[in-house]
Amino acid sequence: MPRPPGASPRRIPQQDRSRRTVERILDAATRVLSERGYEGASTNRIAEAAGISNGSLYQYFPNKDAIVVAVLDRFADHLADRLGAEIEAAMTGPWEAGGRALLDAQIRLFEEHSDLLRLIVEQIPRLGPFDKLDALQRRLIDIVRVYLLLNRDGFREDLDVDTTIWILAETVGQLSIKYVLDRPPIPHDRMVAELSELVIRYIRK
Amino acid sequence: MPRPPGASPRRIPQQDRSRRTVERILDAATRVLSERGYEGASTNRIAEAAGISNGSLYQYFPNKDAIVVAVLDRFADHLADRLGAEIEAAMTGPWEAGGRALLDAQIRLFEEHSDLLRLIVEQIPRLGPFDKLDALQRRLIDIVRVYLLLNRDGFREDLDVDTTIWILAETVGQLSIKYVLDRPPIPHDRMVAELSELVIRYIRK
DNA sequence: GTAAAAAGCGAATAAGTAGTCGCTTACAAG
DNA sequence: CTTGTAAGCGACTACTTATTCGCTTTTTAC
Repeated sequence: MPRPPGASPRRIPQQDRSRRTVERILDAATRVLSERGYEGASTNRIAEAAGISNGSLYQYFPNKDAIVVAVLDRFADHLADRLGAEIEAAMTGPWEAGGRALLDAQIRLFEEHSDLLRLIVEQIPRLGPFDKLDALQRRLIDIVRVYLLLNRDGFREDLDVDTTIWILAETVGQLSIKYVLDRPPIPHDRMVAELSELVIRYIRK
Repeated sequence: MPRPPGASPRRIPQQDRSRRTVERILDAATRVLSERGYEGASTNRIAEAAGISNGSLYQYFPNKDAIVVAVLDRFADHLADRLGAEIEAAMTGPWEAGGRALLDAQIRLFEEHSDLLRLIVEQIPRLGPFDKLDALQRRLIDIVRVYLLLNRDGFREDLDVDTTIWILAETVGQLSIKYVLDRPPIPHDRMVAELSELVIRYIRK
């Protein structure tokens, strides 16, 4: 009895009590999803973890997927906030240092939230495109694109911008994720250094 | 009512008829898993697709996961066969060409079986380590390791072999997978060329 | 042909699932 | 205090799932 993905919204919380309930639902859902994955996170289990009745879930969320999406949205906002600050900082100094700092910050963030990261990596395909995370990635990519276009003559001549961007973005993204989820015996700082080396060597003349 | 993962084996097929039944189960399971993913592939659906009764599934497989594992094992064997031939060929010529040919073959193989690849990427975590694929990856990695150790003086001095191996393996592996699953607008040959460039630049002086 | 073994069947079981609904409790305004 | 509304409850529904088991059919060996 699943419902259509974009199902009708429910009641909007108006009192303080209910706003706290929604918070508790999201906290509990985050916890249960992190610990037991999508399938293991039944609505009953989420309700129990939140200390409320299963029926109360459905007053604010039309279905299970809406809860998951809300959890991930909140997580994406958190990432955007934290990386946003880093982006500001990175724009002021020399680009190599800025890029490295950004990379460092991203991996550190991923390390802090590896359980949710795993959830996203595994469950994104079934939830469709994840707007907020995509937007964040586009934001980062656009910075790189501008930089590439402005400094084109410092780089390889045969460099097609879109292809290069894709390779760069996925190299950094995928390797960061793999690093955090698989925990190979490479220290954090070393990983940042190697990843920087990898991408810098790829684009320079 | 799931069962412990390493559940007791069932009857071993002895007649031709039953051996064909097992084949049909695996074929059907491959099809259903590719089309509907792990969750969508119920045992009843697999049985129906195989044209047999659900009860008959359980004569050769102790539970659903055993079927999935058997499908993936068979797939890993297929990959190992095909890549094995390429590895032989790659060992005879110059290494750059060999490496590129291997990469080309791997991406082509992935493209042929992108549905199963997606299944593996998404479901491997819940099925535990995937011995046969891991073995194949180790085989490829060992070749690279030997090459790296033999030609150490042709490469960066600060290169730690294990770290480099990890970066190389995951770069090639993850980007190939992402390329096949996301289908960015980059032609196959271009992708092979860029990926080669990326890794060659990373290790050379 | 006959009997034993192998293979196959499918209704039934037991446990879960997402989601609902009539009811009760808590709150806020007059 | 009363009354309308927001919030919360939890047993219940409709359904799906993996797995079982007593039975029938097919094959093999003699």
